[in-house]
Formats: sequence, C-alpha cells, structure tokens
Amino acid sequence: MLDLYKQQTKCLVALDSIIFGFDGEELKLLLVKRGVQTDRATWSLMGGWLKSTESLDEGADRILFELTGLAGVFLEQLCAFGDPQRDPVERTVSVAYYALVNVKDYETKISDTHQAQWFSMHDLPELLFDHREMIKKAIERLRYKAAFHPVGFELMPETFTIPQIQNLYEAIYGSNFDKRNFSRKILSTGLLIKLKEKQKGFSKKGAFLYKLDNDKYKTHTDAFLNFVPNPDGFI
Amino acid sequence: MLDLYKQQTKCLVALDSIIFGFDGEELKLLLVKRGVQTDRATWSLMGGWLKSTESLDEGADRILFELTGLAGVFLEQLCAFGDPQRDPVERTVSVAYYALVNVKDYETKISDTHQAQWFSMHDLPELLFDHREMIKKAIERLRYKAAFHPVGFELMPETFTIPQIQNLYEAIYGSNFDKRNFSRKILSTGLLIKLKEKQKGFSKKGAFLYKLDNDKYKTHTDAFLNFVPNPDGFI
DNA sequence: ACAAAAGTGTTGGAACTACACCCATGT
DNA sequence: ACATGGGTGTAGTTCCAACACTTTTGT
Repeated sequence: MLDLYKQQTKCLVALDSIIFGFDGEELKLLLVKRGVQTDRATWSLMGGWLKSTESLDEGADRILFELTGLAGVFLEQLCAFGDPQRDPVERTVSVAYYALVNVKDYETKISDTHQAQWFSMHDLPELLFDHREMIKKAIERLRYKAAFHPVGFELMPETFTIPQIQNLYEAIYGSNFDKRNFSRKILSTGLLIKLKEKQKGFSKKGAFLYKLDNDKYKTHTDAFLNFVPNPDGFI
Repeated sequence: MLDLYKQQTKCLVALDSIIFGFDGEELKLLLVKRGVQTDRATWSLMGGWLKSTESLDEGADRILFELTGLAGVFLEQLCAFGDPQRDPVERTVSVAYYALVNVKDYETKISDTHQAQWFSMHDLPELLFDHREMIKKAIERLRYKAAFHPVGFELMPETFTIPQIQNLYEAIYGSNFDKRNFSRKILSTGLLIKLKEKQKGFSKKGAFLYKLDNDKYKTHTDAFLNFVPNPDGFI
C-alpha cells in the first residue's frame, strides 16, 4: 500500500481566486499585477501555493486575506484545473475559488502594495495561463448560483437600494429586467428591511435604502429567484 | 519567479470517481474493495493517481476505463478535496469526479478482477477517508444538475419506459412524483422517441419503450425539468 | 419648467398541482 | 376473475411576463 504512494509523481498545488466585486454600477473583477511576468500577460488572478498544513478552503482564505486584507467574505470552490501544460514552468494543479466582495469594503482595506486593480468584466486585460477560462467558469457558476441562492447580497454594501441590486443582477446576467417585476421578486424573499433614509446624490428623487435581514439570510437555503442562467455574456 | 516554484511543497494528486448507476429500480453506487486496507473501511470509491502527462479529465477517464472498461460515459468534475488529514498516509489532494452509467452496460464489461460491486444508496458500507463526504456532495450535485439538464438519460439503457425514468428521478430526489404530471413533463422535452414495442415481463400490461433522440439530446442545453433540489435524502 | 430616476398595479397566459378512472395482460 | 402496473385528461391555482403613468427633486 505505502509503495503505491511512493512511486507517484507529486505535483504543485496552487489556489487561484476569481474575486467579483460590484460598485453599484458594474460587475468587476479584482486582478493583480504579476511581480515578474512569465509571459506577456502581466495580469493574473490572485493566487498562491497550498501549504502542507492547510486545507484548500483555508489556503484560499489565507491568500485572499494576505493579498487584500479581506476576511469572512463569500469564498467557494469553483473547480480544479489541471491541464499538464497550463503552467509552462512546471506541472501545477490549480484549485480555483470564486469570491464575492463589495468594492467599497475592499477600498477601505490596505492593498496597492500588491498592485491590485478592479477591471470591468467587459474590459479584461490579457491574462496569465488559463485564468480566462477560470473566469468564464466562475461567471457561469455565479449565474447558476445566483439563480437559486441570494448570493447577490454578498456583493452589496451594508445598505443599498433596489435599483442597485437590480443593476447587480443585470450585470451578472448581462441582460435587463423589468423594474416592477424585479422589485416584487426581490422583496418577496423577505430578506430586505426597508430603512427610513433615502440614498441621495445619485438620482434627483433619491431611492429608499434597505439592509439585509442577516438572521433570515443566514438560515435561508431555499430556492429563490428564477433567473435563467444565460448562455452568452461577457467573455 | 522560478524560485517561487522551487520552495513549494508538492503534493500527491488523486482522482476519485463517484459512479452512479441505475438498474431500473434503484440508484446505485459502484464501489471497489481495497486490496490492502489502510483502516477498517474496506470499500472505497474508484480512484487512482494523476499521471504527470495527463489532464485531470483524462486521468479520471483513464482510471474509470482501467477499472471498469467503460469509456465515453458522462463523467464530470465534482470538486477537489484537500483536508491535510484526509489521507492519513500522506498529504493528498483528491479531485473527485462523478459518473453516470447504466448498470446493464457495466455488467457486460469486464470487472471482478477489481472486486467492484454495486451498492444501494440506502445501504452503503463503511468507506475510506472522506469518500462518504464526496458521495454526499455528488448526490447534491446530481440533483442540482438533473433539475436543469436531462442527464438522467445517461443512466438509462438504450431503450426504456416512462415508469423506469420516473423510478430514476424518484431515486435521485428521494421522493415520489405524480405519474401523469411526470410523463407530461418528460415527454414535453421532445427528447424521447416512442417505439412500437412494449417492455414485457415486468408488468402484466407492459409499458411502451422509448429511446433517446440523440441528435436533439446532444444539442440540448436549455433549462429543463423543474425538480427542486431536495435537502434531505440518503446520507 | 424640465429632466432623470424612483415607485407602483393589473391583466392574460403559461405552467404547475392535484386528482380518479379505465386498460391490458398474466396468473 | 382478479390483481398488477400502465396509461390518460381536466380544473383550479399560482406564478410570471408584459405593460405606462405618476412622483420627487435637483438643476
């Protein structure tokens, strides 16, 4: 038995995170500038190596924290990528994660030391290795997930307006929704608490602010909004 | 840059497959007997080591073929498992796959050399490592997937009856459906071709046989049957 | 005053659920 | 003849999509 282990070739294991953000208008992706580039692509997903003492989830958390200072955000495994040629330097299996953060949270944390930058999903730079493929899978997964679980709120700031959430969902699915139907749908989850204040400054009239009912949200696992995963989109 | 690679600890990469089968009655799982057991659990998922020249998908295909003689079956990555303690012998990351095969196909192929056996999902033996957790994830994924893609047909023999498919879906979701509504739903996909013959021998009346319209099936990517992923079930 | 975004209700159609009886055949 | 499983239709309900006008307020 133990011999079966010894003969086997080992492999580097990397963790890469697709970090989605939302600024109230557009769906964005956080990319980092490679210190030293291996080829002409200078931007890549946030990533690092798996340590021998940590699980995959722990490693992904750690790397996200080291590079952005963010902790406790939505971070879920996407899948593993292991083409033998995907990293030309050495055979590497990468386990990809996707994270949802709101851009405002992130801006208040450190960074810049790591040369991180938000990119519009519609305007991504050339990317390292198979990172583009990872992003493609991640957006598919996000659409799939968001159709049944209210993960969209992970991307919103503490308080937000209905038109903002609608912008987010439109950005995720790359299509427009009727605002009457949308607000009915989103309110019917019972997960939103309407606040007294209005958001001012953006529109003339101002929109009512809402916050997430965290207790309900935490225990909420049911099927949800019926957005149809959209085959086309960015990418 | 290259130094960054050298310092990193490498890791064994395993591939394990959750192989679902259907015998017309019940959802089953194909397990193998470990030649030498590392602990009291003698049964495990089919698995093997990733080779340095193959991709993850290729490796999973290869291992499935080596152990069962099956090729060209539905085989899709589930996710990676990498708890540092999951394999007590040595740190191993396992990329799990799930496969859908029909039991009849499998029976006609070789095997037995590898001591493989079908188990009812309701009556699984003690399993190696975290294989039980993998199975749990796999059934969740299968439910999720089957709710929107007609993957159920992968588990059916060449020709089959509506009551058989219904049995399958009931086995997947662990609940019963109204047969009138079910047959309407399944026929409304337009993926089934009714044959002249009836299945004899099982019921007195006999049920009409159908076969899959392969051309339509191959190009079919749309949303599909609206089964709600069921939180409880076996496991 | 007007431009720009927020907010709000109704209606028709589609899809789903629930439900019960007859049919064909082997024993 | 009867027991077993196969096959079929309808009515009520719910859910969704489509649709337009009024409100607020900053300029």
